[in-house]
Formats: sequence, structure tokens, C-alpha cells
Amino acid sequence: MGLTKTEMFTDLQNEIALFAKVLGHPARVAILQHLFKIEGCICGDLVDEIGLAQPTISQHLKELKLLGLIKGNVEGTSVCYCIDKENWTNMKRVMLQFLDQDIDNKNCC
Amino acid sequence: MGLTKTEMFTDLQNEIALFAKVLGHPARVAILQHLFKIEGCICGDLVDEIGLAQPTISQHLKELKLLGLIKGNVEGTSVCYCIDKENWTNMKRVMLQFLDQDIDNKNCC
DNA sequence: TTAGTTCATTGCAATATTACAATTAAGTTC
DNA sequence: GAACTTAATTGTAATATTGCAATGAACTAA
Repeated sequence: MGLTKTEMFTDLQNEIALFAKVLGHPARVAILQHLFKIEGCICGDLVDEIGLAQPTISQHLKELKLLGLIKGNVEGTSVCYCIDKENWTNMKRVMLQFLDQDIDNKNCC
Repeated sequence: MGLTKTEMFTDLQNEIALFAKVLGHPARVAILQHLFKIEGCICGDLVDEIGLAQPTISQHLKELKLLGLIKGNVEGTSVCYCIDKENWTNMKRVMLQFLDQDIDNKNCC
């Protein structure tokens, strides 16, 4: 069906999955890496940098913005995108708490 | 098109995206959390625990297994699934390196 | 005002994902 | 063997995602 049954899961499980999902495309990973590298960015740069068409980049930026990981300020004809530091840190905290589990494997395998 | 153009991205970017993608569904997050909690598991438990149908759970387990995050041992009629510690640690390392970036935001916003 | 620039939006096609009923496969128990 | 249990596989339907051409919106420059 392509439709995730979010109502069966906890808020935290859904939150983790949403964050992970938006990171689950190499173009969005590349965009974020680039924004970290240059600390502030114009979308035109990204189209050249990444190699996908402008509408495609624009759409990926939209998804990142929707989750709050980046924010954009209009500046003349351009739009300046950058990492939303506070939301990034929050996302990082949620993901680290999930990822940084350790296990004994004493019962199995 | 639904088809990711992986060839435009680095191996690392694709690897990060693949790991993130498999974590991008709450059922798989829930499965992993459960495996961590009980340290060794039978799939039947998961169907009851999570509430999706058996084939759906089986399919999610398959994806987790494909990425190597879990492994399954046949044990009689049941299959014992558990976290693949080594691969989990590797995934964690890759993701932490990506997530744990800091930024100054001195140029923008 | 006209032309140019930059980015968002719309519309569409192709592929991917999610979910499950039905079935199969492989083992156990009697 | 027959009946039962557990989990994988197959087939199918519905929705989501990805990508881009075409277009639109907003600003700038001449």
C-alpha cells in the first residue's frame, strides 16, 4: 500500500523514522554535507555541486526544510540556505540516543 | 521516477543514505528497539509485539538482514533474530561521523 | 518596461515502498 | 504418515518517492 501505519508506533519511533527517512537519500546527505562545509549556501551552487536538475534539488531542500534541518532566507534574487543549528542538534540527540545502544548477545546467536 | 541516481554520489554518501533509509520506518525502529531490549528474539513475538501482519514483519526483517543489522539463526520451527553487533557498530560509526558535525553559521542566516 | 536571474511549483512518468491474503517450505509432534 | 507450528515467499493493490520539463513568481538591471 505504500502507506506507513504510524498509529501503531510510539511518537519516538515515528520521530526517529522520520528523521532517518529524510537522511535516506544521497542527494540530501550531499546537500547537508555541503552546507556544513561552506557554512551558508545559495541554491544555484547546489545544482552545480550535486548535478541533479534544479527542480529536483528544490524538492529535496523542501523536505529538509519541512523537517527543520535547514532554513532559508531570501536575499535578493537568491535564497540562502543553511543548517538550522538548534533543530540539527535536537535531531542528533534523538538519533544518537537510538543508535548508541549496546548489546550483550548473551541469550542468542 | 522513483529511481535514485546513486552514481552521482560518493560511496560514503550512498552508504549513509542506505543506512538511514532502512532506519526510516517505525516498524524497523521498533523491531531493533525490541531486539536490543530482550537481547535475542523469535519472530512470532514480534508479530504480537508490533501488530503488523506476519508477512509484513517478515519483509521488514529481510531488509534489516540485507543491510546486515540483524542476523537470524534457525532454531527448530522458529527463527532466532538478533542484532549483528559488529555490523551495528560499523553502521553506528558511519552515522555518528555524519551526524556529529558542528557548525558556526558565521556566514549566513 | 523589457529582459534576465533565481528559485518554487505544477504536472507527469517511472520506479519504490508498504501492507496483507494466500500459499509454500520446513520443521515438530502425535 | 497426518496434523500442527512458524516463518518465508508470491502476488497484488494502494500509496510514496524520485526526477525533470515546463511554467510561474519575485526580484534585479538595463
